[in-house]
Amino acid sequence: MNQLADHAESRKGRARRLGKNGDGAERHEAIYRSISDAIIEHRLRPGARLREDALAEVFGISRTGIRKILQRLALEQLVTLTPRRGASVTRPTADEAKDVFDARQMVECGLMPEVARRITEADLRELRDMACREREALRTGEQSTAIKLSAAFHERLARLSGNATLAEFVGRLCSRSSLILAVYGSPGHLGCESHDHDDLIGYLEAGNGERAAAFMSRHLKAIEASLSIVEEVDEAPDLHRIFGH
Amino acid sequence: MNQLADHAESRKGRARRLGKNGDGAERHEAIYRSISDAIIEHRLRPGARLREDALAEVFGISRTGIRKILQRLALEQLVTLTPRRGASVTRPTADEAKDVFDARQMVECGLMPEVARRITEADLRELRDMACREREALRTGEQSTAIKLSAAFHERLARLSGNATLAEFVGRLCSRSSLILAVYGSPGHLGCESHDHDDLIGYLEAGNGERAAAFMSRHLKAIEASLSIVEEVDEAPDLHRIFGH
DNA sequence: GGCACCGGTTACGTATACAATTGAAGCGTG
DNA sequence: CACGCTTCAATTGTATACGTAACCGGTGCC
Repeated sequence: MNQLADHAESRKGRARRLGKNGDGAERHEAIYRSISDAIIEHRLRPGARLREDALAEVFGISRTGIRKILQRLALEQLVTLTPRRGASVTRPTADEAKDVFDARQMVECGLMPEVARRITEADLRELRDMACREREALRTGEQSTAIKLSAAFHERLARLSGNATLAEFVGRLCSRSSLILAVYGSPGHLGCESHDHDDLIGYLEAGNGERAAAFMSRHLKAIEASLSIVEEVDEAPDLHRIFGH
Repeated sequence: MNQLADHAESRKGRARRLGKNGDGAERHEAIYRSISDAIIEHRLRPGARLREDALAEVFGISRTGIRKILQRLALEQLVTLTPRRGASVTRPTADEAKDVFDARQMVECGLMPEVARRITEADLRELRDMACREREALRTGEQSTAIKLSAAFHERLARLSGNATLAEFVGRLCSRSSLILAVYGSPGHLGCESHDHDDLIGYLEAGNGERAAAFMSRHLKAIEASLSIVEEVDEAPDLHRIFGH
């Protein structure tokens, strides 16, 4: 529950009198990113409760602002808002996991031809840089960083298609994928193989959208296949199944 | 601005003491639907301002609840939240319109094969009923109803794929499409041709997913082509361009 | 006569206070 | 000894109050 403690940085001092420096909106955005990152990087595990009071104190704003942020996270399905129980990090079901990966399959693969058509030298450089940093993070064992970079890579790729709506959608799917990995992923193995992204960049550089799409399809299938989807039965749910009824 | 008046129904009486009958959450949902419907049905036109006080009074809840709802609408891009200026119905740009229809092209067409595979007799009956009601609304000149039914038809179709994530995405795209039609649509002609949906149902009934997808593609292209996308220049933006700067 | 400055007013942003509901522990009873 | 009831604490839901920034008049000056 104190996994957010690293963000306290004694902000309570300035919290008392806020609003004179017009950083209101940016501050909210920063807090949103903090929580979002913490979830995506698995520093907040699925099921973790997010009490409004605690968050409000940690970030030095009142519950009003926190509620706004939690609501936004809920709409992106990163947190679950149970009516009188508060917020907690979403624990995706097996069905949701399948839906998310099916959706990624359709959208990300469908986007590759357009991306291959529009990609520039500068884009390629940036992608290579991201892939490189991701490999580095993997090598040095910085799991959190690697996870975030991987999601960022996929989103960046989608954004190169020029379609902001679909890019944003892919971004959300990637965030949710990170949650899915947290629940169903085998420990140690975290989704994207280290060299996969580099290979993908190669196809895009060659302008071969079809090959890129096919590779992306295999890539996503591989991630999904690496999941061990075993819906753990929580609280004696078999009573109904066991006794006829 | 009083386009919401039909929903007042003198609720102020019970507003004073709320919370004893536990309709809090459902009430919020109802208000959300009211506003959402009003936008989708073009009873609230793009650009219309949505003042928090006014909405709060009309629906008999405090601004707190209204803000929550407006925020949700903003995340679905039905309303635009300008920092110190309040909320207004989103006026989609030409670029957004293109993005939305490209996204629909990819997702809705891509979903057709799976829908054709899973569709049941009951589903077909329901779809036919919806298409019928839509035709009827068109015939009797009830534009608002027709628009909403058309969007509902497309979303329902997507939901038959079994992928909740993609279905929800399609739903949002349809809502935004409705906004786009409000801005760029030619008056009188409102998107889907009256018999198109019936034809589509025919292909699905035959289990021909490929044909259905091809037809959906033409259908969406036809809608997009019917738009008159002329980005009106709003506030003297050409001064810089006109005088060599 | 037009432009710029400037108060008043309106409406949003934030915090805080209160009400209501849920969860769990404690107690009593069958 | 176990089950159910009651009470209490914790936490969210809602409303309201206050501060502050943005619009819109008027007024004075150039």
